[in-house]
Amino acid sequence: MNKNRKYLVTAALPYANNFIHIGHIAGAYLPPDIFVRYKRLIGEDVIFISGSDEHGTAIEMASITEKISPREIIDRYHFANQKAFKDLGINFDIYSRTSNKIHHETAQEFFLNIFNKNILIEKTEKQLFSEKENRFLADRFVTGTCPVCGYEEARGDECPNCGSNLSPLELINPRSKITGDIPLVKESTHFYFPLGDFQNDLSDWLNGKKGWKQNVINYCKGWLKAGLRDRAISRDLDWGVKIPLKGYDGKVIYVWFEAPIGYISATKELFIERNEPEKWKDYWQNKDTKLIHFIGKDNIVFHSIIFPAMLMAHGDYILPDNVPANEFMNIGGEKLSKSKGNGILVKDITEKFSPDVIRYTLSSNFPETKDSEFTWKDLQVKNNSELAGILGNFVNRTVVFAKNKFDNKIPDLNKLSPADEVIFNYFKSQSGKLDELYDSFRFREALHNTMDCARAANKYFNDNEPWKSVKTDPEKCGSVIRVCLELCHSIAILINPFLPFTSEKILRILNVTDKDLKWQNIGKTVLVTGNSLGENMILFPQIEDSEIQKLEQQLEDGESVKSAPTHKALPQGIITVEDFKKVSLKVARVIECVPVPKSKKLLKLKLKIGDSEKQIVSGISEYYKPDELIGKLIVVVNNLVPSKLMGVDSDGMLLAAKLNGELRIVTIDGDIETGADVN
RNA sequence: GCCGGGAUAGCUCAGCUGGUUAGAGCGUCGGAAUCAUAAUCCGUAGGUCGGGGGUUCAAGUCCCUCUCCCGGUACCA
Repeated sequence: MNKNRKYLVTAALPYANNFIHIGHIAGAYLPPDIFVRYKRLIGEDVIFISGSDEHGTAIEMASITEKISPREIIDRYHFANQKAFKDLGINFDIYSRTSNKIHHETAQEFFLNIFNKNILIEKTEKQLFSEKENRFLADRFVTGTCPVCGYEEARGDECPNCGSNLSPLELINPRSKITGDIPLVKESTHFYFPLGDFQNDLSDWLNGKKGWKQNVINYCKGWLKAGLRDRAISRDLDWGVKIPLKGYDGKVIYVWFEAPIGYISATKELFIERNEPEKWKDYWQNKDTKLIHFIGKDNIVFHSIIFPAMLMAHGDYILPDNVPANEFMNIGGEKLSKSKGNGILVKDITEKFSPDVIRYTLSSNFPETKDSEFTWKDLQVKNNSELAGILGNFVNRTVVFAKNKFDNKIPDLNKLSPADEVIFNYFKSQSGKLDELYDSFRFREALHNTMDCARAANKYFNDNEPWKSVKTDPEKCGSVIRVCLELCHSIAILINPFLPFTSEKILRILNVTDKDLKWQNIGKTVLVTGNSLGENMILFPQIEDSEIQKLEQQLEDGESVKSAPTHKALPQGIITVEDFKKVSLKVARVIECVPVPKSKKLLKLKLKIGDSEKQIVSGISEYYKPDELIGKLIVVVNNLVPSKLMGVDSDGMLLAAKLNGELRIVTIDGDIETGADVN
């Protein structure tokens, strides 16, 4: 192993406008923590960097809507998330933040470096300018009428109704979202990063990469194939890193460009704290350092295309050695997305379960090759039958035995029996296998192999039956228990990357320090005959069904769309009566019907349903004239979530049959009161 | 609609460049043991690898097609 090699490990910078949830942890934070802990056990030089990403329109917007300063927003999430990581034992060397001065300086230096090399392109474009605020308005700060659908609250970047991509200049009657005043059109200059210029270099660089995960490679190839385009790297915004040039007041560096530089700033900050202000260069400017970015798949393009291109442009820094991106972890079949608000937040789960139980459950099901699923039931099963049953039980039965039969002291071990040799050798060979697994980022399999050691230890205990030999051959019994105690110590090393808290507890139970907590000591004897053991404790208390049921219930209540497989093993596409009953079908009479202006297919219908009236929009004007429909009795889905089509409210859907370009509306045979249920 | 990614034992997941009887953990069932948190150990059963077609001496693994699910995109009966 190359002794000079250093590792610079980063975890994605979480955006400071939300709380971290367990999907993030499984994707981008726990894997690097495990990796780093392993590397330290084998004695490698590693630093582990992350921090909050604290700039950008979303945060400035949030500060405006909540009527507090951006600083208050980012403080709230930065400190909460910092604590969340700590509670889970995710130990960054530094968890910095991009609002720090050193980051602003570093990002500006980076910008100037490539600006001075004439790499950046300047483009002047027309943009909306607010006189009242004396600044240009970023896309999201403009609101107005959508030119496509007529919706009056369209945003500058897109219309939330019809989904059209817009530019603020296209809006009819644009207004500032902040002050409401009417902006002027002025010319504004922006910088662009010519990504396309790096296409070939990136391509060559990526092609030379060995051992990258297939999903990452595929994703990059897709981008390269589509061709890389210039990307704006400045924005008209207050909240961010200022463009360090004269004449660019009110402009900041676009957050996508500035945020990843945060990895560099954070490294600088770390070594300033350590009183070695130049040492960061040993990592960022040292060809022997391996830079590894742990991220979720949504971040692949930034870490394997854009940031490397930036680093190439700058020239003084190393490029990533690997970008082991994970997929997503879902919950109950739903994506753990912060925008949907249905994730399990770290701050909530750590109140209920110990960090190692959470770490174990997530690790055993990391989304390494595809999206994976988290369930509370799974957490319970993992705790009760694996952690408690296999690992906790082995430590406990060994220590209790020593306590009861050997006065809580470590018995002697004279000569290793063949069985002792076998178990120690097994541990050693497992540790070798684990080396490969860790280095190829296969943590799930690594955990499995780690647990195999605990299984083997239990088997050793069973096979050697110390409860029998204690009566017939106390010396032999003592050596068996001694071996088991040594195995406990080895297990403390083996599980350390995954279960650091438990690892430490085992050391305390064995009454030893962490001086022998080294990878090379796996399968070796390190304890001292005659020393007393510490106080025993139950490592993993059982988790009761009732506790899990409560959490499952909460999840279901909190999220109505959760797919609850009450009837399992139904053939695909088959639904239950309950499923069907969710749909409320009603008879309705068409009382008004007009085309939606500018639309090709849409008709707006006013319906009478019992005593109420409602409006729906239907894409049937190619088949029916408005007049044909008035007075007809039709069937509508009455409990559909309301939506807007081209800016027109639609609160339901009519039923129609369609085949090969023919479309016929479902009508009622004879007369019946509107509002009647259809089933 | 289009572009990606999926669909493998009851559950959660492995299966790299195609190669002997398709794997693991947990769960099930049976047995052994009783030191231990009713925790362990051994053994058993379980899959026509989403459906259909094709290439090949040989396909879960390659090609075509269909169905369903998940992302991204799109004026959605």
